[in-house]
Amino acid sequence: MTTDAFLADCRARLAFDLLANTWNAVVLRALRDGPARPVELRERIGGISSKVLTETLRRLRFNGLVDRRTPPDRPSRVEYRLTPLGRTLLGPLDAVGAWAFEHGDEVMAAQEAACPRE
Amino acid sequence: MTTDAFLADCRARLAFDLLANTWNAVVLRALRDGPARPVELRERIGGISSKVLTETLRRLRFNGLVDRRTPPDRPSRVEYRLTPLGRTLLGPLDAVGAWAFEHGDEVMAAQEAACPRE
DNA sequence: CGGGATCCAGGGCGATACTG
DNA sequence: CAGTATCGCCCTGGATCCCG
Repeated sequence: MTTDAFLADCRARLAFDLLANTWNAVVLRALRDGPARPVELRERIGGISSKVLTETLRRLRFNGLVDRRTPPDRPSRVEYRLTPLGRTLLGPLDAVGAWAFEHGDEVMAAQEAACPRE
Repeated sequence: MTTDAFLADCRARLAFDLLANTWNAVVLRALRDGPARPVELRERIGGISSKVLTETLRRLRFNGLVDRRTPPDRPSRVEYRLTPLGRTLLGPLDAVGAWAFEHGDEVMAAQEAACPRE
């Protein structure tokens, strides 16, 4: 493996920076089942404000992971969808999600052990 | 798959939050080859200050991913190493890194297309 | 409904300097 | 060498208001 993983200027950092925003991964996964309008995304996700969702989608678009479309006949309607590139990121994201599903309680246990409940 | 991936309060968020810090993933991968002292880590990583490295290691310890040891005979010497739990995260991290290695140029191309060089 | 404009709070990151 | 203490910047996240 020639990934040279941990160097600060390594290309792997590019992806880690992508995941360095709270909502990026969440929104990406919320788009996995197909295009969605912002209001749908907010329903699916829960707990994300309109403004933050917009910002997140903007970032994802900027990185070529998400595409924004408005039907020609319904200019007021807006849809976001994963680009082919964005779809390729779902695999690694699933790997991370699966890890959390499997080891999440261990992390939480470590946290509680670190700060004992008074 | 019952991951319920994108919900805001899903367990997957736990891992995404772990990766939501700039240096967490980098430091974890820097520890993959075995225990290391802070000065070694800084050499391996490059571009990280002593303070930020300390903070990052503190976070990783708090989440049970990293262990800190000082040899009984050399109290001044400090070593950090991955815990078994932390080691299990290397796999998903590699998946992300491999993705960057494969698609990094596409992301960069999208970025440049978004903000045309003057 | 989409999303821009503000204002604000919190925290990560960085540089520097200082203590064992 | 390890770690802490400051100080400051800037960005994200969050709430609110407003416009097309």
